[in-house]
Amino acid sequence: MFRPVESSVSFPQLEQQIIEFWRQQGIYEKSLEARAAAPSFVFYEGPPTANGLPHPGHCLTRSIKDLFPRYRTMRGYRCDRKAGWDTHGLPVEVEVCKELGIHSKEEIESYGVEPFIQKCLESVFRYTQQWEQLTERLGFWIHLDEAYVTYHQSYVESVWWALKNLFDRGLLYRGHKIVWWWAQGGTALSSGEVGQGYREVADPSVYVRFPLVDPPGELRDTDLLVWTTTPWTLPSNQFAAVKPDLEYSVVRVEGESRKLIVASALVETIAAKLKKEFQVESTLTGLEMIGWRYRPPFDYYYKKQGQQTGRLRDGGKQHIAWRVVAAEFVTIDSGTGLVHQAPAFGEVDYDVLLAERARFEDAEGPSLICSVAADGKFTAETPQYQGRWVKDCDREIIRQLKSEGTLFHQEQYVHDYPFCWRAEEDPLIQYPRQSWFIRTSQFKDLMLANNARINWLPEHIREGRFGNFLETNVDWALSRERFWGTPLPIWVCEKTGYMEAVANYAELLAKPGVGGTEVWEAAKQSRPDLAEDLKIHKPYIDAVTYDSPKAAGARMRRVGDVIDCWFDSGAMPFAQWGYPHQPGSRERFRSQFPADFISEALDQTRGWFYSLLAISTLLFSEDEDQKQDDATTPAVAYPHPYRNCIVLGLMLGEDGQKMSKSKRNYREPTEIFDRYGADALRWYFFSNQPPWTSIRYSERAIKETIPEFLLRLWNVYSFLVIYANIDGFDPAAQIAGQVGQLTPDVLARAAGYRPLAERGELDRWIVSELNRTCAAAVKRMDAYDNFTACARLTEFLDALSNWYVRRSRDRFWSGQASADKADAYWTLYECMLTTCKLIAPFVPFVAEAMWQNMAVGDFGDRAAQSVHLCDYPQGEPAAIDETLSQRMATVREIVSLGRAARMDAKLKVRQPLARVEVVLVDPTHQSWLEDHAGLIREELNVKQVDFIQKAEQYISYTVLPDLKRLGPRLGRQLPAVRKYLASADAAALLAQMEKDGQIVLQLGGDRVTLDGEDLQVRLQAKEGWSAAQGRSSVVVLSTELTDALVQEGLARELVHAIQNQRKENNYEYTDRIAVGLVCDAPELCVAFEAFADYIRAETLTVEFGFAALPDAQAIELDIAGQKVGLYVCKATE
RNA sequence: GGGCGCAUAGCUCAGUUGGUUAGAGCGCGUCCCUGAUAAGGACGAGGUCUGAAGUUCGACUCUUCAUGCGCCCA
Repeated sequence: MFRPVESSVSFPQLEQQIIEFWRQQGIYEKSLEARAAAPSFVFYEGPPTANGLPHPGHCLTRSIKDLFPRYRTMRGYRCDRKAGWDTHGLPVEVEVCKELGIHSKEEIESYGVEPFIQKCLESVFRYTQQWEQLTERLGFWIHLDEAYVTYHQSYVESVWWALKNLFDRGLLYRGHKIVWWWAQGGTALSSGEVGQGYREVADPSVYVRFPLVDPPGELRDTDLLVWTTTPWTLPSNQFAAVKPDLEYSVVRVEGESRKLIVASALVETIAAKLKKEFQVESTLTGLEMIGWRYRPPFDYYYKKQGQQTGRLRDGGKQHIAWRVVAAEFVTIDSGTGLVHQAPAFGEVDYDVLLAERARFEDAEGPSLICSVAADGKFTAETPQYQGRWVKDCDREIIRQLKSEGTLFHQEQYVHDYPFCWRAEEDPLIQYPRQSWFIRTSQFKDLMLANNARINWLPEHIREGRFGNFLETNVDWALSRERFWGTPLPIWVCEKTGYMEAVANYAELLAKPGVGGTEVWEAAKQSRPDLAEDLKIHKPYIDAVTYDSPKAAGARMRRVGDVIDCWFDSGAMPFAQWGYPHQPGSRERFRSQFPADFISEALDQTRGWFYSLLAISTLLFSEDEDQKQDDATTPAVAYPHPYRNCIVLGLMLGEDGQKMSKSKRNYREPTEIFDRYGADALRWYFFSNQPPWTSIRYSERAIKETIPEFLLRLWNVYSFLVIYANIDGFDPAAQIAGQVGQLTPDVLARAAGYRPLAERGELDRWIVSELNRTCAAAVKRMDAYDNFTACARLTEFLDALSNWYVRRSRDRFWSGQASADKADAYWTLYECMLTTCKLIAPFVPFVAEAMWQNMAVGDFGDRAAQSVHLCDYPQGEPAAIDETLSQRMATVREIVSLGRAARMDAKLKVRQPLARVEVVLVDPTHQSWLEDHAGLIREELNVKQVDFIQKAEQYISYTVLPDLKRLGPRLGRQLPAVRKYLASADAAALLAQMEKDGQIVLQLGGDRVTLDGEDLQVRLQAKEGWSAAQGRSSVVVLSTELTDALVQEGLARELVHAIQNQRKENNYEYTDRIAVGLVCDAPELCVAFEAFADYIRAETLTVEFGFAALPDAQAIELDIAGQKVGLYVCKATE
């Protein structure tokens, strides 16, 4: 016996019970144990940060991350799923600062680095509980209690190991990085923060003369005209940039003695600004100007270095600075076409400096000029402005330019400029900071080669967004001047500058003369609850110093920086195991590398997807030049560290806008779970669109999932259970011993179970559909295509519910036990058991609930304890009957066409009709269809079905060319053939084809021979018949009605009315009733009289008469336009 | 400003190497069923496939440009 199924199911409630069951029985663990010896399917969890609440986008990611491991587990792989948490980084610090009400680094330092990072640690796990609840509620099976955590000492040491490897190979170096700098706060801002702070402001806009030095004769007394909106950067000028292929003009300005050079395209614009006449004397290209020297507006540096030259790599010498250089970024959108370059205060300017420096021999080229200190104030190198905030000096600088005659023009310029989002009055400046870099650009080709082997879904990521990003790879700016992160493990000799990297804490402690650990020990003593892991964090680690091997008495001190937290997460393939320092980590790493599958959203392309690939390529590359292949850095064939990557689309809110808490344009996941359940959400994610399309989160669509799929499935399940219990269909009583996964061969052991071949066609058909669906699901899911797999599952459910069950109803209702009835039960039972397994990875809760009742509920512990411990059904080729599938599809189409014809003729299905005629395009299945006419008769309520072919009275033929065949063969002739066939007598052509097997067309000068395969015949219903045409057939309705048919139709109308009344009166199904009719129309009376037996039988009427019943209310009916009074009450006996 | 992607029914979305009639669900309309029943089902209306040009015998599909939207980077 099965447990009765509640008529109105609450999926959320059901899911809670299943979660409890999984937890208590350790089903996830059992699913892993069952695959202990199986080949592994490697999954990497991209670690989320738990310092914010999870939102619907995380649900999508976690659903996809659950789906494929579940699926692969059922397919026979062992898929360990280790959770992870990303814990470091600026976002964490920002959260803590908010909480403390402080902003700047200075404030953090005065608050105390020690309590600050302790706060960070607390903050990191603020929402862990919510994340863990969501993970479990969503049915995401992953080992949360074994999660890797990026701040843990073991994890940090793995990162250190990797960094030491890079350092020792010369791939870690120190350089400058131009950052958006909040000078007052002493902090660099991330691009996201900068983006938040743009405001429209008016800045001074100055046009400055750079007089040429030693120009060619005709350009004596000529100045470059340069434009800038940051006058304070002019003292740090190093170059003037032009675009080589741009045309420039030498112009003479009315009333001035010196000439100017500006971009030709801007001459008029600038002239208009000054309301002066400009006269063009000559033109030249940017290319010609390259190398020309000029005198900068301030001589703080020029005075010392102006004449300095350096040796070039190509030979020869050149002045190191104050020259015209080429730059592609120069535009004529604004300014003069000549761009002032202050490399210290502009990222592109800095690139120009690097490019220039690269042309010189080492240490011969230009160094960075920076007249501003980190606090945003001028240094002693610009004594005139020393100690003053740069922006405050703009006015004075302009005045000085004016007095020296180098200011050409000045105005206000309104543009967007970034301000600090935390201190709105503080404008940001671009500023150079010393930074550590990884030489990733040296590995560009290897990264591209690695990338080329990765299976990206969607595919365009490989060549597109990700490929392009790799193509333009620049060295990874690794270090951060922050507090809460993995400390950069490099110690520097305070005297000589000698540096070395340290791979772990033990190695550090073994250094000669090590000291400073007492800082941590003291902290630990005063707060014994401090996590041990903190000891390798700032500030404790900074206190640890040791003797320099290079200078007696000097100490090695750690550089102050921490690293980019993307390096942390990108190191997870090995760091999650504490590789290589933890015992056993080498084996774990080797067995779990590379990953078969990872998935995150599109925004991770340059984040995690990149950091994983870059670190892995740098460490584990097998290219000859880079090969290391030692004990800890094995050379591994591409791709690594991931083979398949689903790049999820971004999720938008209900209104198509970015999801935002304040806009409230989405429903919280927890509410979705409570209202509709996790399966509804999951099915919505999996079945609604391919995962990489950007998806608009829609509560309505999630809700609709329930009736569309879950409830429909539930109804079939409930149908089976109801009738199985009524009829005493009890599989457990018929099968002895262990039954395990209840596969078909186990079911076959049942006494009442007949082999498929002996069962009826409908049974064979649905089993064929079931196995086809299994095969398709496996094929699609192996290709990571959950969307199409879901479509196939939905299709099967439709066939099962709307055709198999509907067509089999009376088999389940029939009173006596029979072999056919048993077939119906076994068939539906098998379908439902297999469906449970098919849907288990997608909607694990519903699948489990049904399995628990249909399998475990009946068999107890003789059956597999959970559907998730079963193998995924692959589909049995022997059970698939393609012909039968096609035939049944044709029947379903004919029925559908018949209904369309009925609607068209306004003949409702209640009205029986004499016959339909079905004209088939293709007679292949005709005799089979004839044998199944009964099915069509019932569905269409007709007395007879005829299949015919020659039916010119109802239809006309159209002969069409098979374009796919003929297109490549005929090419240009095709339109003529089409035209000919369209106008030809199709019947005659077909007759000829039948006779000769081919048709020869004379088209102009060409002869074209067509055989039967080249033509397709289409049928068209002729006007005047109630007919409907489909692809395979035309269905013609005989609309002629005999008296008997009309009477039967009327009787069915009455039955319909009586049944409605039964329901209205809340009678039990078995209640017998009395019916009285008051009816004036003789034709109705005759009809009811004639079909009285039918009416009695259908409605369980025991007393039937033509008179009002005293105990019943009169119901007025309208049947065929006539009034009928209907009285219904329970029968007296 | 650069890169990538998207644009199909009122709404949310499919559309498999270019092929004759572009599909689904919801909503809407008409109807059916009433022993899965506070369910279920059928049928129908609704589309210049964003616009323009090109390639091709043939374009929703390929190319280019334009427009709008999104993301990433500047």
